[in-house]
Amino acid sequence: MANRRASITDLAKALNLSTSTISRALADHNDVSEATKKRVRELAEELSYQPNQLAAALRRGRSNTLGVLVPHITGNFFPQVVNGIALEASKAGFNVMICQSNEDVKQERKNIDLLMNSQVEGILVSVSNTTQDFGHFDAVRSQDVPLVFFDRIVEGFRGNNVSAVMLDDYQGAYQLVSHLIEQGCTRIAHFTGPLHINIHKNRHQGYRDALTAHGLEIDEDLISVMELNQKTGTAAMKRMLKQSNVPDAVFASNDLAAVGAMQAAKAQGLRVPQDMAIAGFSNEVFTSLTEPTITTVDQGCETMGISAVRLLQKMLNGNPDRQAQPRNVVLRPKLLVRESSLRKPE
Amino acid sequence: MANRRASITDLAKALNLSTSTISRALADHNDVSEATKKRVRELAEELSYQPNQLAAALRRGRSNTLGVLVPHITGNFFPQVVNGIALEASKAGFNVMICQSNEDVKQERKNIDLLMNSQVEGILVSVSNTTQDFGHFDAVRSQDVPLVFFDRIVEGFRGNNVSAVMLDDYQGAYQLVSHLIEQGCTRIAHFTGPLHINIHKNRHQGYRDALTAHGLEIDEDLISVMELNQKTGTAAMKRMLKQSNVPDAVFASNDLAAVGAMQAAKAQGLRVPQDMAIAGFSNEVFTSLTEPTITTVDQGCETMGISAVRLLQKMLNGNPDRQAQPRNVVLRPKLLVRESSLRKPE
DNA sequence: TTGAAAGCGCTAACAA
DNA sequence: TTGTTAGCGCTTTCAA
Repeated sequence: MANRRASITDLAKALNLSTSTISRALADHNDVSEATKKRVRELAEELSYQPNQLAAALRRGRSNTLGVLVPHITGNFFPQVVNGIALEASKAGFNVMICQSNEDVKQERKNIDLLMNSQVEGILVSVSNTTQDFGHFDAVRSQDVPLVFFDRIVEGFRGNNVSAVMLDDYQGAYQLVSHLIEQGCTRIAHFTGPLHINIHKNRHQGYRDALTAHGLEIDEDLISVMELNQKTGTAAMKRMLKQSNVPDAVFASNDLAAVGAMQAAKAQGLRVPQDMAIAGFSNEVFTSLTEPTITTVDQGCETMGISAVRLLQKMLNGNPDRQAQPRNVVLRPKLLVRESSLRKPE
Repeated sequence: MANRRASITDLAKALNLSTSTISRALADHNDVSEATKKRVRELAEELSYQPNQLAAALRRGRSNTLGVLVPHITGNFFPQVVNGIALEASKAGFNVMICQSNEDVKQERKNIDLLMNSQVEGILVSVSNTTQDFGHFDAVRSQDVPLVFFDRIVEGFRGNNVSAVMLDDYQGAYQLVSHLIEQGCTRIAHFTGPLHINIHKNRHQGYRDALTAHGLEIDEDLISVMELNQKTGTAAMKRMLKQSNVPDAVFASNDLAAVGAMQAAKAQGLRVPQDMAIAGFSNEVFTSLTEPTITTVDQGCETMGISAVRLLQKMLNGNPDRQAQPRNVVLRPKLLVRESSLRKPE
């Protein structure tokens, strides 16, 4: 039973060779004879030898591992980004260690410690909502471990080895609202989340600027700030339908609120999109399952993960143009026009 | 800049103490004077000392890490299970290393190797669809690393240190179909995935047995085997509505197909649930966003993750009753009755 | 209460 | 082409 794992030393003893020869043979160095390599490989196979990465990493001073820290590993957005990260990291020969903060600063701090202790060669992080103090990132920065913030970035946190990748929420909203205007909507309501949150602030600004750019007035009565979910979306829609100035479209800053709004509109007998166009943001799975399907903005989650890793690679030791200031990347989201906003044939 | 990470040796030199004393002080051993501990801790803080887990793990022969291998880290199900795993593992003081196979045996094999090389103390795995050969798990078993299969298990793969946790799909389906019958449905169609896949086989059997138990005949014309998604659900529903024996309910083996079926029914002017009751399986997010909301079966994903870790712990060294045969756990799913099947007031 | 010394498994100079 | 030796950073006996 308890087959102790075979080590290089075991192989060396069995074959009457030194550990260095074994090590070199396994690494396929070219200063080992083919004959020896063959013997080593065969025995390794037979004993189902597994190299001990811990030892190798310790010796090399390189763990070959990247750390990822996200608020959640559930939901739609983060798993997809992490997927992108895992994909790109694996291409570059890195393993990935994934942690979640559960939107809790304490957890976040603990996880950063964990990642640092695990000697990761770089860290990709999307900060928790509740994070106000960023001291734990100082440790990362001061030890010169490359750090990439994605999606939820820490404004003003600069450093030699700090980059960021984010989404151009402003552009996404701008495009979306422009599309609604082109469809003939003139009284476009906006359901937004708390405006101190970046993504909502930016989407909101995109909304305002798109209206202005197309010569439409901004009607503050058509703007509603709330915690965005299905219930609040429904409630806000109901409220607006009682106003004197009823909207002919709703742009909700997330898809859940859009669904809620759509359901309320339909419940009042309005046709979507003819009487009321609806649009959301994020391209959640369910937006293509509702009736009608919901126009939204795709965030290219995977692309974000990929970009983040590439940014990180630029900062890693051994990169020739490492001197160059690490760049920040802003990704363009993609408008997805679906039934809920399409009044005119395309 | 490049603040080399402080090591115990550094602390020892700076304080004129031996590395062993430092190590003990940091570990809060009680054979170190409080005064010394204080000095050590303060300096450690000042130099923002981070213990090197690689070295500690190597020395101890314990990595304190569990490995998780899932087909995907996206979607609804697996992230939630992984969440449960992470939760419970963290409680027990374990870190978690997460890998995805992307439903590819090769990746799966590579990942198992990676986990073994990383000296994980146990592995939790849900096997890829395409896995036919299970040789890579032999390595795990023979090295006596505890192995827990969850959800997608390998039938007949037994071992001293192998357990499994799965869902009682049969029961879930049985309950669900019984519910439909209680609601007055008598011609219940079943949309199922390929029957060589376990979950579908079991759900299908639950369906059949529930009908029989309630004295209903099984009509093979009401059973449709397909790749389950929204499109195929729609198509199957349309087909059935043209049959002579039109169903009055549909139990789809996943939620996507249920949505598709519901949309087709509504498109034909049928009322859901009055004319056609609809039910799915898995409690995907969107099932509570459709109109009407969809009756489904919740799989208790998090619970599955938690159970898996507990099962693993039972097999770890140091467990007193480790001798006891590792158990397999079967979890009870939970019926969620929603609007799409509720004909009678509750 | 502290220190000396060994060694986890591996790699990489340097030597032969 | 192979071996010798040292050491990555840590923990842990054993001795003082």
